[in-house]
Amino acid sequence: MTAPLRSDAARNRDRILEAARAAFAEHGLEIGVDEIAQRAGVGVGTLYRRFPSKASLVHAIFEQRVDDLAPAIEGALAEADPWDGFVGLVFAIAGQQASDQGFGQMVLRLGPDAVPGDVRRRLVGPLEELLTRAQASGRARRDVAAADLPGIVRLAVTAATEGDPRRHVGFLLDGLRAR
Amino acid sequence: MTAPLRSDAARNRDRILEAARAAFAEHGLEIGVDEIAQRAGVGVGTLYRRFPSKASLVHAIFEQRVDDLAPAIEGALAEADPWDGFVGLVFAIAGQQASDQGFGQMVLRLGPDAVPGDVRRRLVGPLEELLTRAQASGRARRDVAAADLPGIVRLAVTAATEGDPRRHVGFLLDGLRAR
Amino acid sequence: MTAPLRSDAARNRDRILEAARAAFAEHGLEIGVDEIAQRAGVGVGTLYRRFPSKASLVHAIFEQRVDDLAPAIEGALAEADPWDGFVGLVFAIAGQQASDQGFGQMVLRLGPDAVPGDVRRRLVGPLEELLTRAQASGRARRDVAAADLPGIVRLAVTAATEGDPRRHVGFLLDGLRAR
Amino acid sequence: MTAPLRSDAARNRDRILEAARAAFAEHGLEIGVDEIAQRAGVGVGTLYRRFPSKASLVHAIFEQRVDDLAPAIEGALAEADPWDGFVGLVFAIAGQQASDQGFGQMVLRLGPDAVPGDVRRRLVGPLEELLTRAQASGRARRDVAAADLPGIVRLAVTAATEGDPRRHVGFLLDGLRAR
DNA sequence: CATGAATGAGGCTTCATTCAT
DNA sequence: CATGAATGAAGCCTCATTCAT
Repeated sequence: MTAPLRSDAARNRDRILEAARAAFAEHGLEIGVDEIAQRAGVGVGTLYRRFPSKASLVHAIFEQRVDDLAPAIEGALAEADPWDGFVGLVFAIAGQQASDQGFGQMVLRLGPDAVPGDVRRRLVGPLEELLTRAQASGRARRDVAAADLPGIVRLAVTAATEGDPRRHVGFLLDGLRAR
Repeated sequence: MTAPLRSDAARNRDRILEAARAAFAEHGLEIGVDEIAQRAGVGVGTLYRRFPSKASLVHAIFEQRVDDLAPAIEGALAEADPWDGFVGLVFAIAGQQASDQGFGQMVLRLGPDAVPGDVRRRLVGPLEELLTRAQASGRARRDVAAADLPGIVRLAVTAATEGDPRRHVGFLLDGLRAR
Repeated sequence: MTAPLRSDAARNRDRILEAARAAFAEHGLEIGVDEIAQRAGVGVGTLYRRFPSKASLVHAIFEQRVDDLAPAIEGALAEADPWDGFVGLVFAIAGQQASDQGFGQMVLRLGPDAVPGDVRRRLVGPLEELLTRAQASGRARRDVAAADLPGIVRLAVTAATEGDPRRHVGFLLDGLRAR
Repeated sequence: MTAPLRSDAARNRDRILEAARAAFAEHGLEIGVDEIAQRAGVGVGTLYRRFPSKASLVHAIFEQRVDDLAPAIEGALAEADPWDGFVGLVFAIAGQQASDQGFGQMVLRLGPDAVPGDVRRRLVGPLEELLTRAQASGRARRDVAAADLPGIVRLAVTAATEGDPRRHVGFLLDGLRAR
């Protein structure tokens, strides 16, 4: 009636994303689409107009979560010591899980290949760079390959599920450190 | 107390367990009870006579899988070097997952406390002993506690999801090794 | 609070109620939810959207039936002689059962306390008033208490099951009349 | 191995009846056949050998319950005043319900005609005789017919469901008394 | 374009009854 | 003849997705 359509649509999209983020964080991916729509103050139809399936919504949230990591990524890349950067970034990724039930499920469910290449690159790319540099600097094991990184991310996220999230992630990272 | 099952009943019970094992392995825990019954060549009712709920069936399969580990457990305890035993056992546990989608889900789902104490003890108990001995022998880190073991098991199982199951488990174990 | 239903929704709701009323009337409360939905020309999901459980559907029908009695209630209260009003109302209540198997089951099942207070009051309240007045006017026994009314209603409904519904209800009412 | 077959069978039959009586009394007719068999210390198969359906078992229990009333029936018939006998017998019948959830359900479910004529006669016959005599003696209403008796029994049993079982039965009986 | 109503397959579980041991 | 295992239809309910308003 009053507002331009585009902005309306954008606002709805944001509200849905925000609601989904919160809902997934609280209840994990099992939460129903209806509840998300309701939290967003929007009909399911609207939700499905923006996201053609629940899976696509999950992907979107995942992207968003990865975006949230942008500062951590930049910080890590800027770190003087690449290994410190690597460690910091892995901890940051694991940290997401601590406050977000859904994130871990996504990482796990979105198996080795299910993640859209784009997102993967944004997250794994920097890790790869840091790893390579840390290997060059002698602090990271030489036999860890770029191909291992997605798996390591999944592990880190799982590790963050435990009582003290940092503890088990630490064990894993110690296993990647050069001796 | 548990009267021995009639031969036909026992056979069906085995077929159900076998079908469930296979079904969970292939499709994970989401697979429907009806499908399991069908694979077993049995009516749902029969399944429910032996296992009063889907959850109980899952538990039974889990126990079975743990039983399958018995030789590995014994072997590990018998190992001359406790650390080698520890490593071997963790690899064995992780190995289950490589061939069984459901196993990992169980381990993950049956959170820190949901596992029936009995089963937990059978699995975690030996690990605990090996760890303690390996710490005494100087090959395992001193700051890894018994309380970390369930989490480490979960990690190992998750790690086994990757392309080369042994690879990431190895990273983790390296992180637990004394320097 | 309860926003008015969309026209199509309202139509379906009515069809469900109508189908449920008929189904309960014919087959009693044992009839399945699926059959009701089918009779209503509606998917089960739709039914469950309006009535979150079978019990809630039963309650709704019950309320409806009580609503159907509204004219009889008013008529009874308006009667010059309160005893005549009382008798008329009890007959009217019993009359429901004559044409509706489910109604009696509801009254019976919804034991002394299971009926939502609201509905109970709408039905028993007027009876109570009439009884009190009829006792004052000397036509009703003094030793019948308000607390007896739910039981009397249940009796009347049961009585209406017989070949001639009015006949046995009449016997009961005669037992409540002052001598 | 040791005992003659016939007596074995008879003993089983009795145990089943006893178990069913108790089970129906405690839990009503909804209780499962399996539980009854178990309580009887007998397999379901055996139960079904003696009673070809759950309904037939219910009928048998019903007969038994009617048999239990034999003393009350005789006593009532022997009563000096036929009306007192009638009243006493109706109270006795209602009394069954007070201590037996299943009895009422049977009486109600075994509608006007579902009861095997034999049993009906044993219960209703005496009531009929007493009623006739009480009408002759002037204490019972003349317009109550023999055909009303099954319904009256059903009513009495329902009435016995209330808090004070005798109270509502009394109201009904008062309605049958001559003025 | 938003809404939320409608769909219906599929999920888990129960229980009277039949049948192999 | 007893046993209890097997059957499977039927019951209630959920939820991702589509479609009329």
